[in-house]
Amino acid sequence: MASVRVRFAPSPTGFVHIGSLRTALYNYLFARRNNGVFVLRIEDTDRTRYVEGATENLIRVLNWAGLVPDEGPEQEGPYGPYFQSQRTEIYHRYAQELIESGRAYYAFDTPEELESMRSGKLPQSASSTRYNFLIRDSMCNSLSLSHRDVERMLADGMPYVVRLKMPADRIFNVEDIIRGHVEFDSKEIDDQVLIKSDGYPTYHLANVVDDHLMQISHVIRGEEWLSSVPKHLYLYECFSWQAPKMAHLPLIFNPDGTKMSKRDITSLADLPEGKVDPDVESYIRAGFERDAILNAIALLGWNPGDGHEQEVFSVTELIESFGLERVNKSAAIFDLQKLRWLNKEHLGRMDEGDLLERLKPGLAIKGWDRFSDDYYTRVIGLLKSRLSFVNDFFEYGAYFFQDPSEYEEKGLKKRWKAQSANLMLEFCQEIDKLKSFNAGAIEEALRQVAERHDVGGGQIIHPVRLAVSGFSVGPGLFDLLEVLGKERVIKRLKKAVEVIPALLQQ
RNA sequence: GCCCCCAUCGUCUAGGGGUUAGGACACAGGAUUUUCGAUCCUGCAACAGGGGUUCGAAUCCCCUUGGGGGUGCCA
Repeated sequence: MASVRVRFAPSPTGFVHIGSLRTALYNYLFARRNNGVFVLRIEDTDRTRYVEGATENLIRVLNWAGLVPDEGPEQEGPYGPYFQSQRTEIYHRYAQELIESGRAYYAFDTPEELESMRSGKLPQSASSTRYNFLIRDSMCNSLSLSHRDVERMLADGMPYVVRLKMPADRIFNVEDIIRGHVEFDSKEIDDQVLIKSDGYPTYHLANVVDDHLMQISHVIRGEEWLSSVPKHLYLYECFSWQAPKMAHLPLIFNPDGTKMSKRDITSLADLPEGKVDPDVESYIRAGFERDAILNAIALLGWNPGDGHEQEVFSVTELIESFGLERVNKSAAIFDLQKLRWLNKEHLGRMDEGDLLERLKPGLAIKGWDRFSDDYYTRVIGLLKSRLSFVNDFFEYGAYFFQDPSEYEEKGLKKRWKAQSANLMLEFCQEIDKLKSFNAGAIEEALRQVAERHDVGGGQIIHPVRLAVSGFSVGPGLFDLLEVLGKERVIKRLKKAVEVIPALLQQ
């Protein structure tokens, strides 16, 4: 089997689109699954849209996602440079070859003339509104002009582009891995510009030349490229090169079915109804886990199928089960709810030590960094299944690091009864006597007090939770108390008995 | 306009001639007499429409409708 080499070939526009990340992910997964090579190539041939820092940003996001290329701007590779803007001589060489063999030609038409042609205003252009076989002879190019005129115009430095001379009577057959057989009639295809007047190539020329030179075996990219495949196929043919296999991925949409587009918002909550943010970094900033994001987008258009109903995947598991054959044809809507759920699942499954590492910066900021790793681990054990986001830890678990400063009002009203204070005090006395302050012993003590007063356990459990944590919800009480430790529990219970009745008076 | 792609619960999807059309998110209800945002259980909910082909179509074919992409000296 020929070796697998795939590429992710984004143009640096300033931010990484969620759809681009998925394309990168699928390329990466495919490469890893097939012991192949994952190449990153920067398609920066549009100088008019150059965005400062966009490439650095792109690479940073890819690295964050763990989709680290085997070859690319940051990795040595035998097929560089990996910036198309640094490969212009190469493209010119191949464009020249096409011109010499009569498959491409110089064109001198001005933007204004092209616009007139497209709008059908040019007198001689009634036959077509696109630059193709019907009209090329009446335009200003090396096909319609005399050889001498062309030489002179070139010598005079007249701006020109190089266009591909698309044959009029061909059917191009595409065998797409995802879509199957697709046919295109060359009559529908115009004479694509290959080299722009600024000397840079268009995507079409550059991607064919580079994919060939870089020995790309499979082109995995978005569906928006499907209709330009015949142009690419024709170029491969002109050069007598073998075209790589192709797989065109379905698009990803907003919840309302519209295209995802960048807008200026400061948080995901500010998104207009039915919209979602296309910028990957927004999700990173919002606190989503890398694995959850990757898991979510992997599932947009792909599934393990056939009896496999797994939803939560690590990247390793994705690599093991990924295959292009199971990629869907139809576009998918990006679902924030599912992302949230996946984030929670990933957090819940995370190793406690790993979670602690994620938490450490936040703990430091909060000033809660003077506890032992063992203590943190126990707290994480109690809390991790309840976290939707890492940062929920600091809210849900605050009382493990500092005394509660207030008590949840609704909980107080519901749970704190007239006899609560007395029960608390008696419970204090009981646990004070305990030699081993563990969940089992604590529960036994509490049940005893409840029995003595002929009340249900809940009559003590709920007020204690409130007193000790300030919250009406949380982990199982006895585990919680054990982790907190006798001293702090008693201190907080006593304080609550003093403070709460007054609060309830108000 | 023209070309191309797509079409199963609200969403992501399984299923590719015979299924009570399965799962997941979301939503709703219940359980857990230790709460809940945790956990478990249950429920709600779909084959876009019309023609064929066939003993039998969600599945195959055609048309319509709807959605999307392309039609650039953008990628």
